[in-house]
Amino acid sequence: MPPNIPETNLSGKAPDTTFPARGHDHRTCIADALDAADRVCRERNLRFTRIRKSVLEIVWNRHAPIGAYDILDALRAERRTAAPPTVYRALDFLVEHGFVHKIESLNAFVGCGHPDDDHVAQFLICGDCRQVGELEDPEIARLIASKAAHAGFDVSRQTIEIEGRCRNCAEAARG
Amino acid sequence: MPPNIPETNLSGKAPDTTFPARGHDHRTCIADALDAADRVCRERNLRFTRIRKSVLEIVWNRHAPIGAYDILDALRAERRTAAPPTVYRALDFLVEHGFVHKIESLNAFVGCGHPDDDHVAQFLICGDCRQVGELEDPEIARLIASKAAHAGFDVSRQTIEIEGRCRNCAEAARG
DNA sequence: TTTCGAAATGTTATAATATTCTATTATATC
DNA sequence: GATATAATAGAATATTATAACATTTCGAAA
Repeated sequence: MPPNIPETNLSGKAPDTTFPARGHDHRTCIADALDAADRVCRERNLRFTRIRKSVLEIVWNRHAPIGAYDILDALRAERRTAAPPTVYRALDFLVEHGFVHKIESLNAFVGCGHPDDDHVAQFLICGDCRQVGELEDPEIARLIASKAAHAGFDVSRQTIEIEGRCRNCAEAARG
Repeated sequence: MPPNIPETNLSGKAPDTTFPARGHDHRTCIADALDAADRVCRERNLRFTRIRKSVLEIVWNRHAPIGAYDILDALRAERRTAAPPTVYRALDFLVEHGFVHKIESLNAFVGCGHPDDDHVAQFLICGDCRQVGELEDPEIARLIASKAAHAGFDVSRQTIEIEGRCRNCAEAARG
């Protein structure tokens, strides 16, 4: 079941792109993500096949972490014979090339809005609305790399997942 | 299969407790961990039952991330009827009270050396020796909390897992 | 344009991780 | 000792992920 996305932005604060803005045009953001993936694949000579495109679309359509087997269910609407490997292979591709991130603490997947720039992401996972924001803060990545280096550790990948409550939900809770 | 722990410390550098020192006395560190858990449980009026103690001992005995079903296999040596819920219930207890951490990116568990102090841990996961070091750096935790707050996000839990290569393995690789 | 090799997909089965549910037993307190 | 609570037993099942091998598709080289 997709999360309930509120229709209007009542906060009056500066726009915050970490979480999808309230009332953002969801169809547009899906289309943008698919276009971006299509463009990046052309640039890098990657094959953006029908299955991969469908899986990416399903992930974006949920607009929150989605499990592989929920993706499978959705995929079967258009490809009746799809099986777990169908989905996992597509996800392998999408994750490898940065179109999708895996949220390890949820065993689930979310679309990435900036597949073109090479970034280290930090994920904000709201326990209320189950949506995920992407922080992408280089200071955090640098501090971690530096602290790790001080312990003699050479970093190849960072998994940063932060659970809590997003602004929208905090405001909703206060009434 | 437990990782191979080198016998001697050849580095000549200041001792680094992030990863277990080469040649550290493994039996002592298991005993220390069990003693610490026992003490903390007394202090907090928690029941450190036979199963919980056995599971904690198995986790420490591996001295690297161990999966729930590997724990189950080991546990069955002394408790033939143990089943998955036996292990998961013990792990729930041990994780809840900080005696064990779950490494989300590995779906595996490691012992915590400092169950008494309330800390936010960062894990250094060596891809070569598969051992895990615990960083426990408050600066990292603070920076993340502060950046999250700036995005209107209220943090309740941080999962920080850093993959790479530990000093010991880097030195071994250089020959 | 044919052919060939690599990449992608199909298909079946199974491995690995984790939870639900109901019943029973142990423990601490009164 | 009665009793409420926490812990454990046990069976079944849910969820997540991969292995292994066959077939098809695609693009580049001949």
